[in-house]
Order: sequence, then C-alpha cells, then structure tokens
Amino acid sequence: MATHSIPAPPPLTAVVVVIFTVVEDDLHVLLVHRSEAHYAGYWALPGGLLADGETLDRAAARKLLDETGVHDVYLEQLYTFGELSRGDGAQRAVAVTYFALVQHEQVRLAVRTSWQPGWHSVYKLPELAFDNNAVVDYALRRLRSKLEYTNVAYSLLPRQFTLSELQQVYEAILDREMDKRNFRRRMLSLGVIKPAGGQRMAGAHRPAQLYTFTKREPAVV
Amino acid sequence: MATHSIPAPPPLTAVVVVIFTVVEDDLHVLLVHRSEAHYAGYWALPGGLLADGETLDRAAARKLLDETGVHDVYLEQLYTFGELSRGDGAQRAVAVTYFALVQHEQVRLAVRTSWQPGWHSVYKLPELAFDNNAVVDYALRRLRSKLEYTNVAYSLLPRQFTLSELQQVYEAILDREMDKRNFRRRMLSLGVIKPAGGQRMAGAHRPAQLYTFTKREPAVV
DNA sequence: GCAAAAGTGTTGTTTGTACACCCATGT
DNA sequence: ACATGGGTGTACAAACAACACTTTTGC
Repeated sequence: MATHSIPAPPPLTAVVVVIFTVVEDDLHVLLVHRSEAHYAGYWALPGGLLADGETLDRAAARKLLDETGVHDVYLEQLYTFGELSRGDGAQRAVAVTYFALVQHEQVRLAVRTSWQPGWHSVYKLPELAFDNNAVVDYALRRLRSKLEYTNVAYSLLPRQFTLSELQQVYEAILDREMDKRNFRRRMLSLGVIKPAGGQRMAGAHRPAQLYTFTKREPAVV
Repeated sequence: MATHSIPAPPPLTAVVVVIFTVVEDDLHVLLVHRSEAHYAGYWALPGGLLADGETLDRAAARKLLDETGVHDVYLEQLYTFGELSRGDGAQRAVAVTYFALVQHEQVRLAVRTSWQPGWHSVYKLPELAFDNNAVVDYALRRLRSKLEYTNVAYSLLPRQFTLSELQQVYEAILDREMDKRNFRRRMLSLGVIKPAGGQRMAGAHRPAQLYTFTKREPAVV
C-alpha cells in the first residue's frame, strides 16, 4: 500500500498492438519474447512507451512499423487497461491497446535474437505476459464484430483476390465454415467488393475470377 | 518542438466521464463550467486525474459519484484521447473517457459555485472545452449502438416503469419516433423486460401495466 | 360524452439460411 | 477420364416495417 508521505510517480503511458494476419487459413497474432526481468521468458504483445510529442495513434503506427515494416494498414484503438499490476513491477503503467490487420506477405519481421518476433495461432496461444491473453481475446471479439459490418478485411488481402481467398479469411477469423453461395451473394450485394476483370489460373481446375475491394479504406457497409 | 536536452515529463493520465440521463423526452449530458486558466469560461465534461493506486474503472466511478452521488450504474470505457493539445497547456495529458447512464431523479448535483454542474441537452450543446464535443458525439454513437443489442436502458429507468416510458427513453436516445406495437413486441420477445404485475394510474386515461427489466446488469440480448 | 394515453393483429417485404449440381482446367 | 476447386439458383424461415381501431380512465 502506498504511504501518504511518498506519493507514487504518475503512471507511464504504454502502447500495445495486437497485430493480426491470416496465414494458411489460420488467424495469427504477432508475439515477442520477453527478456526483461518482469515476466522474463514469457511471450507478449509488442508494445512500448509513448514518446514525447507523439499522439497515441502515431505511437501505435510506429510500433507496428518497427515490428513489421508495414504502414497504412487498418489500425484501431481497442481499449485502455489500467490495472495496478501493469508496469515493470516498480513503476505503474497504463496500456492503450490497438489492433492492426496486415498481409503477412508484406511483413518483414525484425530478426533480433532477444525478441524473437513471430506469428502464433490465436487458437493455440500459450500463457502470455501481463493480461495479454485477455487483450487478444478482446481484440478478437472486436475484429469479429467489425468483420460483420465493415470492409476491414481489405487490410488482410492483396489488391486482387478470389472469392475463395476472401472466404478463407472470414472463416479463419470467425472460426466457422460458411456457405460459398451465400457468402458470394452477400459480399457482392453489400458492395464491398467488385469484379477486377482478370482471372487466376492456379492448378488443375477452373480459373477463378479476381475481385477487388470497392474501397481500400475503412467503411461501414 | 521538444529539444533533445530537456525531455518533456511523461503525460498525466486523466479520466473523463460522459454522464447521460433522459429528462422529459430529451437526452441530457452533465457539464461543468471551467474556471481554470485553460479554456476558462467554457463548459466541459467532468474529469480529473487518476489517483495513486486507483484503477481506471475506479477513477471513473469516483468521478461519477463525486458529481452525481450515484454509484452502481452502467459505466463503460469509451476511448482514449492522446492529442498533444490536451492538458493544461504546459503539461500534456492522456484522457481516458467513459460514459455512464443515470436516472436523473437519483442525481444530487454538487452545488459548487465555481463548477456549476448541470444538465444540457445533447442536441443543443455549446462549444465545449478541448475536443469534448467530439467525445460526446462518440459516446452518443456508442450508446445508440448498445441500445440496439443490449439492455443498457435499465440504468436510465427506475425498477418499475411503463412501456411508454421505456419507449420515450429509446426515442430520446435514438432521436426518432418508433411504432408502439413493434416496440412492445420487440422488447418482450427479446426478453429484456417482463410484466411487474402492477398498474400505474396517472391521469384521465387507461392505466398502464408496469414492467421491470429481467436483469438490472449489463447483458447482450 | 369527450379527451387522453394504453393496448392490441395482420400483412407484405426483406434478410438469412439450407442445400446439390455443373463447369473449366491440368494431368 | 478423372480429380480439383470455381461457379450458380431456389425454397423456406425469421425478422422487420407499416399500419388503425378499441379500451379504460378522469373530468
């Protein structure tokens, strides 16, 4: 318990980013390995302190760029955690969390021995540092909900894609199978995608039509 | 611009609460009058600094109790604002915003000459301090969306109420008129309310049946 | 008996879900 | 010719929206 005579310093402001990507029909999140004293040896979400003269959104974008090399992707503030247990043990911290959606083909993970950044399936996560498991759960709930009424999936796919690829992204995130015909009808009637004109020949089967998102920026549909 | 030699102190953590209530078919928000140097004379949302050893949720509940005397009402974190312009002009602040839903009959506003706390219609707000107009807009959007798929309205009504009273709350928040029959059917079939048994005799017309919320705690319906 | 708010049903439209077969290609 | 994934239509169910008259009371 704090005493009256020695007021605690004000909490630090940290920014934490849940970076999602879809790799081979499975939803993954980027984790780094902690070597600091507190929670050493645990996997954790990437994060860091807010810098001088930096807005929260810019700090989140900077962390994302540092870890993955990507920018201009979907990035949204999630929730701010202010549990007393947060921080390095001595100094308390308030953590403003964000989530981001990236194409894993565009990501170049830093190869720093100490951090070991890497993708982990959200459905098979280990016990993470702090309350990071809860943060991922929260991010996943938000992502699932946004997927239903926005075009956020644009940030997980290249400019052109097939309907099957789009459906695989939805299925990976929602963790359930969907009907091909209903999915196609819904995507087209909501106007989130439109035919791109080309085809993709891939393997011993009928070529697939290519589609693009009508907007590659956040939009409610 | 900050120099290299004199690092700015870390931002302070403030908590701001958008307190909504419905008064006579109109949605109101609680504002206080600023007398501090920065934005002196403007109306603003109630808020204050996070205290030592206090979680964000507790700080928000404390502010709510200080301003209104109520507790155990619906209170949800909204968004965290980290614009550089926030703060008292010298010291930067990060503002974690919350919104609360109260019955105005239960509120006892502090009568402090300097603050002049009072209810203002959200549809006729003046220009507020900082970006507080944007905060109220954001809170209103969130409230409207929650109203559609949760039972949050419980926090705006007494234990027993008539269907017309409930409908007036919905109409004040959504700012549109609704059909009596469809509204009644929906509320009952979703199971958010149930008949309380009694009636209310009020004026020269048929008495109204009383209802209660099946749960007076947050629930998704 | 009249004014005022409470209460009540039906119909059409839209949205969502379930479901099975043919098509174009490479080998 | 066959294996592979791409592409298409229909029928039922559920949810939602529009709409008007009768009931109970106080005065």
